Amino acid sequence: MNVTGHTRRPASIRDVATAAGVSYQTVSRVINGHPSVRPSTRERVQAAIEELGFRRNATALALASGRTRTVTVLTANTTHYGYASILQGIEEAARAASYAVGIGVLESAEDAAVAAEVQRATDTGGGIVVIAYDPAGVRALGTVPAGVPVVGVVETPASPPGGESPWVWTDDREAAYQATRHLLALGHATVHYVAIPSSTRRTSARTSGWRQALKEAGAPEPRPAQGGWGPAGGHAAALKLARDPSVTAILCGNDDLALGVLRALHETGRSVPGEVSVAGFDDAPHCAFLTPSLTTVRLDFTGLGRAAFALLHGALEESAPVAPHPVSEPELVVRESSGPPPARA
Amino acid sequence: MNVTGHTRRPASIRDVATAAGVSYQTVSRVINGHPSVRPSTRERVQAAIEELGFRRNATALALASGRTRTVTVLTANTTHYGYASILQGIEEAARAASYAVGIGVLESAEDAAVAAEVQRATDTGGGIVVIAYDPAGVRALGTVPAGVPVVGVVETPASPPGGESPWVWTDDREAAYQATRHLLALGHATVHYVAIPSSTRRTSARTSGWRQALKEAGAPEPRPAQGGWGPAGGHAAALKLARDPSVTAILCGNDDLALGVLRALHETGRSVPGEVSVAGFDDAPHCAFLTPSLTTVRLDFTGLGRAAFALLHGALEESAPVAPHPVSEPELVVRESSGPPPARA
DNA sequence: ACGCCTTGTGTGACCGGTCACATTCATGTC
DNA sequence: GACATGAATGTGACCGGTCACACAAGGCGT
Repeated sequence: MNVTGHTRRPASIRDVATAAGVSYQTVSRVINGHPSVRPSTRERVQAAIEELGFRRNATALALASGRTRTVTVLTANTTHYGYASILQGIEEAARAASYAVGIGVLESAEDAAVAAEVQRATDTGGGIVVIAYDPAGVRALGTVPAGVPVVGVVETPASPPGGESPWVWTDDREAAYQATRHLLALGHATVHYVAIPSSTRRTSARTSGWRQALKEAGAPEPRPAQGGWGPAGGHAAALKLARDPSVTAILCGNDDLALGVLRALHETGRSVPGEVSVAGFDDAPHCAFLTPSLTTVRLDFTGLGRAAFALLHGALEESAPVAPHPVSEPELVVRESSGPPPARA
Repeated sequence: MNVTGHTRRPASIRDVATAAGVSYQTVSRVINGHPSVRPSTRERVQAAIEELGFRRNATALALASGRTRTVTVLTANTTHYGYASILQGIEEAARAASYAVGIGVLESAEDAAVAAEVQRATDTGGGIVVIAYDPAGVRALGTVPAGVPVVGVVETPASPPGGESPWVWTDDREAAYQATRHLLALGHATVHYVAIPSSTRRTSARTSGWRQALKEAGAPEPRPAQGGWGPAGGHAAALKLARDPSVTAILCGNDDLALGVLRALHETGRSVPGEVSVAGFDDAPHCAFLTPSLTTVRLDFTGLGRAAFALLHGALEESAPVAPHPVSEPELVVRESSGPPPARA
C-alpha cells in the first residue's frame, strides 16, 4: 500500500511496463489473462501493478476495443415502485457482469425530447434498456436506430412475438385473470376495472385478462375507468364508481391506484371489504400495511429487470450467459381488502 | 436525411473533413464553435456533418480531453421514496447540463463491497454523488479517494461545517422540531419517536430537533424506538408503544414507518387521531391518500438532488453555474392523523 | 543440422477525438 | 515596400488502451 499524497496522473500500462522492465503489450497480456506469458514475467508485472496501484482506464478500453460494457436505462420515471424495482433488477445483474449502468429520464413524451435522450444513450456506445410502459417509453423504443442493441421492458404483447424478440414482460394477462377470478369466486356479480394508461392505443393485456375472466363467468363487462398512474387518479375514478350501489368489486391497474380507490370509498362511507372489495397489482411493500391491507397480484419486477439485462448481455457478447434469470409468475396475494359481497346485492 | 441501410461505422471527424475538403482540425473547430473559422468554411463543414449524420464520439472525447461529463450516483437503495427522488433531482439537473448519469447500488455495507463499488465509480473519471443516509453510504463517502470530485447527500450535520463543504442536506432538525411542536401544541403531554436508523453512531438531527422541542415545552423525553426503514419496522415498534396507554402522539422517522405505525395502532384497536396522533417525514405521494391521511413534513428531495449536482458541477468545471437550485425549507403538512389527545389523559 | 511449429515478447498502427504549434495569407503601419 | 500582426487553416503528437503482425528462442521431427 503506497500512499500517494496529492493527486497525480494515475499509472498507465506504459508506466507499469517500464517499472516491470517489459513492454506495454506484455502488461496488456497480463491484465487480460493471456496464456502465453512466462510465469516469472507475469509475477513481476503483477507486482508492478500492485506497486503503482494501476487500474485499467475504462474510457481508453472502451475507445480502443469498441466494447463499452455499459447499459443505459431509459425510463419515464424513477420513483414509482414498478419502475424503480425494474431499475434495481437491471443494476443488480449489470453489477454482477461488471457493466456500468447509466440512466436517462424521459421527462416528456414529445418526439424531440425523446429523440434527444435516445441519442444521448446511443452515444455511449453501450446497450440500452427501455422501460416502455408508457407513451414516452414506447416512443423511445421505436426511436432507437437499428443496429443498437436494445431491450424493451414492455406490456404483455397481444400475440407472442415469434422467435427471439428483444422484449421482456410479465404475464399481465394472467395476473389480471387471476385477480378477477378471485373476486368473482367470492361471489361478486361482476368486477369493475380502474385502468392504468395503456402505453399504446391497443387494449392492454391487463384489460384483456380481466375481460376473459368476466366472459368465462358470464359476468357483465362494465366499461373500464381510466385512472392514470397515481393515487389521485384512482381516487377520482372511484368517487364516480362509489355512487353506483351495484359496484361491489374494483380491480385497480396498480397498487397506487388502489390506494386512491380505498380512500375514495372511505370518504363516501363505503366499507372495504364489507360493501366493496378492492384489488391491485404489483404488491408494493406498503400494501400489506394499509388499512385494510390490500389484496394484490405480486409481479416480479426485479426479476424482470435482471432478465432484461441478461437478454441485452447476450446480444452484446458472444460469451452469452445463457439461460437468464427467469421471471417469476404473477402470484395472487389475498389480504383484507377483498371479501364476499354484501348479503343482499 | 440519408438512410444508411445496414449498420456501419459511424462517421468520424476525419470522414467529415474529407467530405468537406478541410482538415480534421477545422472540423473540430466547427463543432466546438471556435471563432476563427471562415463562415463559408463553417457552412461547408456543417453541411458535411449533416450529410454524414456525424455525432461526436463521447468516449473519444472523454479520453482525449480528460473531461468525462459524467456523474455517478452511489446509493444503497433506489426504491425508497426519498432516495428515488434525490436520484431524480440529480438526473434532471445533470440532463440540463448534458451530463450522463451513472448509478451504483451499495448492496452491502461491507467494506470490500463498498470499496469495489467506489472503485468502479471513480474509474469512469467523472464526479460522484453519494447518498449517505445509511452506513453503506457513509462508508462509501469515506472511501472515495482524495482528488475525486464528490458530493455527499447527508443527514444534517451536528455542527455546520465551515466554508465550502462538499455536502448537501435538508434541515432535518428544523423539520423534526416543527412536527414535534405541532403535536405538542395540540395538547399532547409528550411525543414518542420511532426513529429511522442513523447513518452514524451520533445522534441524528431529527432526534435532536425532536428533543429540543420537548425540552422547550418542558415535556418528558421518552426513549426513541428504533424502527428501521420500512413499514415492518414501524409496525413492530408501534406494537410495543400501543401497550402503553400514556402514549398519545408518535413521530415517525419517515412516512413508511408511519404507515406501519398506523397499521399497528389499528390492529391494537387504538384510533387515530382520536386516541393517538401520528406524524411522519418526507410527504411521499401516498400520504394524502392513507386512511387517516398522514400529517407529515415535506422535504424537498428533488431540490436536494439538483443542489447536489450543482455543487458537483461547480467543482468539475470552471464555468460554474453559480447560485445552484435552492433547497426548499421543510414544510409541515397537517392532515387527519394528528389531533388533540383524548379528553382525559 | 535443417526447417517448422510453438511460446514468449516487442513494435507500430489505430480508436476518435483534443492540444500545442507551424504555416499561409491578407491586412495595417511606418 | 518591408515587417509585424492576426485570422484561417493544417500538421504532428497525445490520451491509454487494443489489435495485427514481426521476431527471437526453444523443442521436435527427419
